[in-house]
Amino acid sequence: MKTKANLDHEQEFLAKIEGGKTIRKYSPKKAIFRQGEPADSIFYIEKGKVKLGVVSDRGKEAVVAILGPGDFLGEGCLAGQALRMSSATPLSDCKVVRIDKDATIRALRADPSFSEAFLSYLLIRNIRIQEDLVDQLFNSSEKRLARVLLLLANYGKERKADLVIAKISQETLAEMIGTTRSRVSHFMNKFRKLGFIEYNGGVQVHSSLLNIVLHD
Amino acid sequence: MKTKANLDHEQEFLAKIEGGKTIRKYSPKKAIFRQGEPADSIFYIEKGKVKLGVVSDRGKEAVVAILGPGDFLGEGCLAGQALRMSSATPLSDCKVVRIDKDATIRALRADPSFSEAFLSYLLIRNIRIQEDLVDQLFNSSEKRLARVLLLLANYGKERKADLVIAKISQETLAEMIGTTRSRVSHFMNKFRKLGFIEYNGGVQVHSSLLNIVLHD
DNA sequence: GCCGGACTGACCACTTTTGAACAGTTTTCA
DNA sequence: TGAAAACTGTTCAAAAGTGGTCAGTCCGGC
Repeated sequence: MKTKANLDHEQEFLAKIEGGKTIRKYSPKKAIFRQGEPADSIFYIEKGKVKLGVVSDRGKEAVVAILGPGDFLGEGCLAGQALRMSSATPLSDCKVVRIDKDATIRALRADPSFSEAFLSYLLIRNIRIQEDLVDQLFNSSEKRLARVLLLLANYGKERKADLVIAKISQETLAEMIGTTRSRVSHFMNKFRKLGFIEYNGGVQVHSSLLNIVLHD
Repeated sequence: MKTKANLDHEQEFLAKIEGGKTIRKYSPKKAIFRQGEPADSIFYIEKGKVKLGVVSDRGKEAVVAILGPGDFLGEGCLAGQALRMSSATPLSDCKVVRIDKDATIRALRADPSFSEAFLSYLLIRNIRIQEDLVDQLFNSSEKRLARVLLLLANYGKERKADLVIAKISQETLAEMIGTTRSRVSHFMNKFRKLGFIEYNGGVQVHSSLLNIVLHD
């Protein structure tokens, strides 16, 4: 449950952190960090969307998450990971705060309300990843595609019927749900024919797409 | 990195918690909690292995994790989840500590070293689930099976060449990697013929099984 | 010792998914 | 603006996975 108030709250903690903190801007494609690089800092997203991806040894890519304002990146290093496990690539213009690992640890100790908020963030993220895993274990690629489209459209947060998704390639969608691009293309057209989504500029998702996720 | 020292450490925190704490023992199959029940407590495993499973609306089951001593169960409620998202079923005789949600929150606030340890636990768990997700996105069921076998055998912790896995049915394995039992049966026999595993009592995993995970 | 239940190995018809191709379209940017 | 690059829609044979069945085996309890 990430409310506006919540967000302001977190940024307030950021303000308290002194030293080891820099504000950075990125344009799409300019990696924030790359898989395999040394990991000695975390990032907090203030603006924009970021894709977290992993490349397998055989060149295949998987998208682990799409993160936005209020989310953290690279927390793994706090658990002792010396190297980045994934690459973080902006999907739009981004403003992020980079915080040194040491500064983060200090802040977590010094500011109980920060550590509480961070802990709550981790719990929520945990739940989300676990849902993704369950989705992957249960559902066909068609349903998984329907699900990510709904999630990307923020279904559930805003109750507005139809929502437009920021530009995202079929390739990326395929990497998110673990299938091939031709498959995504196929289902996108099926959804379009059934009137569940529309293309005009971006992708417009109708709430009727839920039918795919819910029913067999 | 869960060392023995680390474990003792956490139990020390447990001792500090007063009120809202009960010690419980479970035998296999007697659920610790079930999906859909109200969630108002967390559990800490002192002894035994626990299977965390989710049932889909159409009766299919997926195993999200196998947890052991030092792990927590049901933390989701701390993030505001009112109901259990999964069922926790012991795989062996278990000794767990049940801690009320409120008592946990109090302890997290009162004892900085507890909150630090819990945070670090969450980070590690996060990483593990994410790895599971990536595995699922990348690999064929054959590789996924090889991977869970190695993980169940604690490969990486102990450097011993061959390790025996506690009894686990092919059904459960199938639920863990999201495939069918007949598929698991097929690969288990393939692995056996290739000398990567052996049956004697339990399953004995040779480190050579890594070949399956690594190479194509 | 023998029964019943749970687990396993094997099989197979059927479905889904892959991977690679290719032509058409849109975007990018020099 | 025009050429290159990136993206999309489609196709198709081959590969992987499904879901079901069936006979055999292991094991604990009566």
